[in-house]
Amino acid sequence: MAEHSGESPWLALPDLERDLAERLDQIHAGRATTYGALARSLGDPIAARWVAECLLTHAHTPECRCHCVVRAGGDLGLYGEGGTPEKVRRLLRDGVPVLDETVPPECLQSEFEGPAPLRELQAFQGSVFPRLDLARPLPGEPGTIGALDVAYPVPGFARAAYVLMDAATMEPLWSLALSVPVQFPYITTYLTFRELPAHEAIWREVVAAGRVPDVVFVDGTGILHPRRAGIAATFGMFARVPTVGVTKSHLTGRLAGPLAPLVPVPILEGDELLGAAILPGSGTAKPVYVSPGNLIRVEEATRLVLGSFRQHRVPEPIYLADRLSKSADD
DNA sequence: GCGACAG
DNA sequence: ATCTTGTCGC
Repeated sequence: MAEHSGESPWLALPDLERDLAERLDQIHAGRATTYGALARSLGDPIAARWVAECLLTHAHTPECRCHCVVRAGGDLGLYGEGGTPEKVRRLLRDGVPVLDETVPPECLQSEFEGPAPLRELQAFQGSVFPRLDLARPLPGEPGTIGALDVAYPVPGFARAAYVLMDAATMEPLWSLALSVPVQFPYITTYLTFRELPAHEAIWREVVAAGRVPDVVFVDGTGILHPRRAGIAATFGMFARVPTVGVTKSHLTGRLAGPLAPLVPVPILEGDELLGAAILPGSGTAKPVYVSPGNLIRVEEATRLVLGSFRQHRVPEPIYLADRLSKSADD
């Protein structure tokens, strides 16, 4: 298969691990810092968990100073090879006091120099919503619905799956799966940057094959996002196709009322209508969360999802795309 | 101790 | 998302 090296990608992604490594080198002698301080320095304290996970599992040299990063308040937190005892040994060796498995708060450094990539990504997210069209009705009742999902069956690779469905019968018409290298970690509210490259790669194939649907369901949020820039919104902006975001768990906003099977409950933030929660007809206590991505109205997005449930907890197109993304076949 | 933040 | 033993319900 020919590759797409000539195409310019939708997004340019920062190298978070490199920027984090540069911060580690700035920790002063005899001092330590916190996962949150490093995350804040990279542009968003919400990335503290990623900082912790990254430093726990990364391949590090003997000179690496990741042992100088602890929890807020001074609790040591986890450490890779050698565990907590090794973390204590290294801290003491570097002149950082450790009392009762705690670093005194006055020894914690909070200022760092360098780029704040997550702040730039937030700025990009802020530019998405003004470019969406959420007032336009669909040109007609959709004849086909497509669904996109991504799984990670092989470490280091994102496997995207696309399923094209007949909207009236919910029968699959065509499908495709492909893998691309992972370029960005999972950080909540930044999912787009992890998964959009795989969506982009498979979408180019979908377009080339003439299998573009009338509406795309995306496993992720649309405008149901703190900056109104979930992956369904961002994908819909770039692909210029109507998109609906569908998730299995709650990200933001509050439900306007109680849940009942197949009765959409509006999700609001202030007085802004962002989407709906829907309990499937068959059983389950957990709803799915729906929001428009681009080129569709909240009401229409909700209605389409409502009509696409079959025997599963999630809408049938999402179920099939999820299954294909995790399957072994190519 | 509780709440919690898509995948 | 992935990992992962036992457990529960149809």
